[in-house]
Amino acid sequence: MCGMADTIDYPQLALDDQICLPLYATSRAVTRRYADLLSEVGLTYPQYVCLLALWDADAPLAVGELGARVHLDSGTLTPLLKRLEQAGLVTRTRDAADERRVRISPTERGWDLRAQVADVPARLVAGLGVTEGDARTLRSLLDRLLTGLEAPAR
Amino acid sequence: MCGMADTIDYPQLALDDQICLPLYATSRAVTRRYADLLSEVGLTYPQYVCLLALWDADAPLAVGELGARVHLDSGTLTPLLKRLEQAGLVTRTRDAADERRVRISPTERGWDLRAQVADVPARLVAGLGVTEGDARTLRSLLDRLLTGLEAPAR
DNA sequence: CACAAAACTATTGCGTGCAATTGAATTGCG
DNA sequence: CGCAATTCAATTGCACGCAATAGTTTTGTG
Repeated sequence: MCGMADTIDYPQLALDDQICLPLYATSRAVTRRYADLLSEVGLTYPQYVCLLALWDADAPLAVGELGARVHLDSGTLTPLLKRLEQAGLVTRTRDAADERRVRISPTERGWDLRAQVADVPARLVAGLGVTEGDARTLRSLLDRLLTGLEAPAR
Repeated sequence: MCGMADTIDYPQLALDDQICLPLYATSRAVTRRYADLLSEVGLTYPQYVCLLALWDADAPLAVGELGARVHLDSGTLTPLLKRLEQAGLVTRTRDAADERRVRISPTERGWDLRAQVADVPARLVAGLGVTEGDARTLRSLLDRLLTGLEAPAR
């Protein structure tokens, strides 16, 4: 009636068949759960991820190097890092050897934070009923997807 | 040296061991890829997801019902739906039987759009090297995760 | 050395996400 | 019926994401 087609006519657009929606919803649900745990130390989830990368690095990372590790660009990172700087958790310093670069280093308080969030991953996973094997499977699928998605789009 | 602990001391915080990051990065990569395809018809990815839900529904959805399907709340949906209304793709009407509710219906142009995006899911998956089985596994894992995450946090 | 191309971070503008709050409409209970 | 509790959408405020652009600095080439 009225000429409008049923979903039957577009099975590929049925909401329940989309993979993108569970991926999108789950990712945001994880971020929300992290936000609960991280609010205790005043961090957002993207800020936490950046600190993980900085803690991991052997030397102070440039903005672009950090971005490659966390898959974010300078448009997102610059203001985020300024907020971390305001919070006294990192320093931003022009690289003397290459004045285009800005190197990010955790401050002493930034390093100290690591102990305070050490239990966050375990607390997040607790009660989710995800086994170690599930986690490996999921990681493997996501890594493959991500690689394909970040390759130049033909 | 300097008293700062190595990542070795916090293995659970090693960036490469986090599942949250691939999940987060992959979800955004999918959204970006959709954005490329949807820009042709002037839609953002969340707008597209909302239209999928509206197209799927048997009757005009209230904002809250739509939100339950796409996992978004009124704080996000109200402005998004106003933009879809401005674009002439949906109407927003107070429910006469319950004036608290606002019912969302695609306009004729909103229904027409369905044909224009019919090939989007296939174009997105093309070349990603993900099999039907992979997709099922991924969906199953994500659904379980999402259920656990949206359950009240103990 | 000169200078165009490339690399790199910062800025702008817009659209989410989401917690918290507000305000109106409805429900449920005495 | 009366009215407090609940439901619902809208608003506010803040932090992303990201495309596009701008502005420096460096690199590569003649």
